[in-house]
Amino acid sequence: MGEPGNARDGKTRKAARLIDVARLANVSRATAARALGGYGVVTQETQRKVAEAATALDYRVNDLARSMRSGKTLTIGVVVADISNSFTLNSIRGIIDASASAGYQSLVLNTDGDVRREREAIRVLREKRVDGLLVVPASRIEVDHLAGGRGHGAPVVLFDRFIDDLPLDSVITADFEASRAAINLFVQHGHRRIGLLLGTAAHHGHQESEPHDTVSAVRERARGAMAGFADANLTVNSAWVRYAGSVAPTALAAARHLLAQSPRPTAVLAGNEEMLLGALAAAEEIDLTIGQDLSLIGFDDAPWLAVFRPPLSVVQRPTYELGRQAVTLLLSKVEGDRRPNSIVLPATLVSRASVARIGS
Amino acid sequence: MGEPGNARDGKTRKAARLIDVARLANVSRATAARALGGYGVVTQETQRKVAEAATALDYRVNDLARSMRSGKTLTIGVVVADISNSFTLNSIRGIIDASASAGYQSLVLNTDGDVRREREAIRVLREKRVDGLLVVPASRIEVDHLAGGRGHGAPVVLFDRFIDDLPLDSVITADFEASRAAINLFVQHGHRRIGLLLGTAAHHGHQESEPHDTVSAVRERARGAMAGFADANLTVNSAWVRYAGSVAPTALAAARHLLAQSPRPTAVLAGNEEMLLGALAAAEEIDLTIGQDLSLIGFDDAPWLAVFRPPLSVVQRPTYELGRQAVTLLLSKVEGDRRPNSIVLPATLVSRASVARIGS
DNA sequence: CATTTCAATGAGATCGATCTCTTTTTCCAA
DNA sequence: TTGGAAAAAGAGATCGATCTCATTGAAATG
Repeated sequence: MGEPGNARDGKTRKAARLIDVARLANVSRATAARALGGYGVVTQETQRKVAEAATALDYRVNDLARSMRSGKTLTIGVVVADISNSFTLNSIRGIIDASASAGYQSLVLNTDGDVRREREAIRVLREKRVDGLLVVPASRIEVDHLAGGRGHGAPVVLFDRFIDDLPLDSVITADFEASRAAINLFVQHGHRRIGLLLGTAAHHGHQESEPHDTVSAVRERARGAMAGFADANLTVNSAWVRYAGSVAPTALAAARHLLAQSPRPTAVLAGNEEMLLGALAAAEEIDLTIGQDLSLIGFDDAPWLAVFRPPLSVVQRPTYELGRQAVTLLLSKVEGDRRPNSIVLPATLVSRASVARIGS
Repeated sequence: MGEPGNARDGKTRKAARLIDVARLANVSRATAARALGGYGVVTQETQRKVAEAATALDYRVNDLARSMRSGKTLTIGVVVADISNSFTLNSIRGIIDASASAGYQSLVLNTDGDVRREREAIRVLREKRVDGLLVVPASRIEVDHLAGGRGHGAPVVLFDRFIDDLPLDSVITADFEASRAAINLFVQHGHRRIGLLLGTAAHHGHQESEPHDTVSAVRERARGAMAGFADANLTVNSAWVRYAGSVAPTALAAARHLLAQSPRPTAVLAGNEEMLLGALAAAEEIDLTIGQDLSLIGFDDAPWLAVFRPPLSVVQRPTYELGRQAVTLLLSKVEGDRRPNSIVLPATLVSRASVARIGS
């Protein structure tokens, strides 16, 4: 007597379980499960009784128990490097919409580009027994945690980045081509001193040489730019190339450094939203007018670009669609497809007023 | 024989369970659990054996089973109305950091301000047996799903919005005061024709009267503005007040409408990031110069505001801190604290060049 | 040496839903 | 009225970790 927690009175007691519903409806657990789950055969009458009992008790299935029994969680894990930027946000919308319409939940975790947090995130998601993983890997070196390990077979699909020598499918955009096209545009407008502002992981510093552990997306953009330079027979001035951690102060510092060179580049390709903001801030500081003293191209459209003047040229990537396709691919893996299959979507260069024609 | 899935060979078989570790280490499940869980008493020797076995088998605990047994998931659910805006993003960072350091995971779901999606999100999270819920409610009318219902006692804390007559704790900012201060600033600069652009749920339309189901944050901002008008003995011109769904096209349409009035307001308070972008776009269309022809104040700082010219005045809210405090409050509820406790953090009006002084 | 006292470990129950395999019931035909 | 098939429902096992409550064994004490 006095034992707390028994479900006698209707007040704030323990949550009703299937067995409580079954008792109230005067049937067995199995029958109650059939009635609620909509499988097997049940009388209309039984169906009604069970449904009534469930309503009366405010029964909600315990997803933990169900997943444990079924071995499926109907959940995918999404591990992104930077949840703040427009690219990721739109991709996530695509991911969530696509997985929801396939009956899957998405759990999104953010790593800020930190491999340790990524490893931790993947561990947690695996412990939660997600059915599949979509990962924007923070490193191309430390990748051991991506391979599932014995029996932890939840398939992994890489998002926006690929890793050489690792047999994982990926869904990416054509960064090389996009970057090359951006450089070509600069060249067509007469630019010959072109700077590169490339955002890398969120370390706090910037440098001129490619960091040893540079993710594919950035590397491809760098290589695409180099190809663009080669197209125009330009030699690369390494003082005009800057790799910087993707946080506002670092981006700003790198941009300042770039614009303090002499001679100063007349055009800058910014590798992501942070770098673009850094370039704009640095240019403002030394009174350079965008689209006049300095030409700019960024990566990825963002809402604020609609009101920024002058309008900025950007590489537009199919973010939402990228997310959708990644989910489709991942779920095919979840359902057992073993064929390797990577997807590359094209990017579009949108030319706006931020690229000026300069004297011949 | 030939049965698939038995864990004999070391290849890609089933994931190791506790019992597999126990067998390999020649101990019972109970002992293995003690050794791995770090509770109870175990010999150094046993500890070593078990640890070795676990490593050898690449054992990972099954969180589903653990949570089921323990009744705790060490997870909180976060249901936000719009994951895209800077306010939410920063808040989420605060929420994630605070909950992580308390040993909790955060599951973030987005509703886009749609009550149906909110209801669904909360249902899913409750089925996943989260220990607590942080919700930015989309409606102040449809709130039945917020109350846990019999035994589904995961506590709920409201975030950024409160609901009258519902005994739920909330963590909000002083929107009334902030809004009033914004109007006061306009008035001090000589403005007497002041427009209001208030963002509501994501329906597609805009109107001059307050929608019946307006969330507290918006309502408080409206009332704060009214108080500001009263402070200056201004009567409200309802043609200068616009409630609009928080999606780009609607925001733009509402802003256009507002600026098409005759006489046209000389100053506009934009209730969120979308409305601010809408106002900027509409002003641009009819060649109004911000900080000259039109004064503007927005809500919440965003990264792009650092490079936008002229610098825009905004109400700055302590987003990250708001998230942290919400988690602290929620976790105290999770651990059984029953005392009602709501938190209001102050907002700061940051005055920048977008507010012009106009002739007396 | 017998007995007490811990330290260390093991056996088995438990969490809640589902699923396989009976068992019971129903209904129709011979 | 009885056999038999089909329909409906029930019993019990299962998923994997944890926790309570024995039980074992060894050291310590008289």
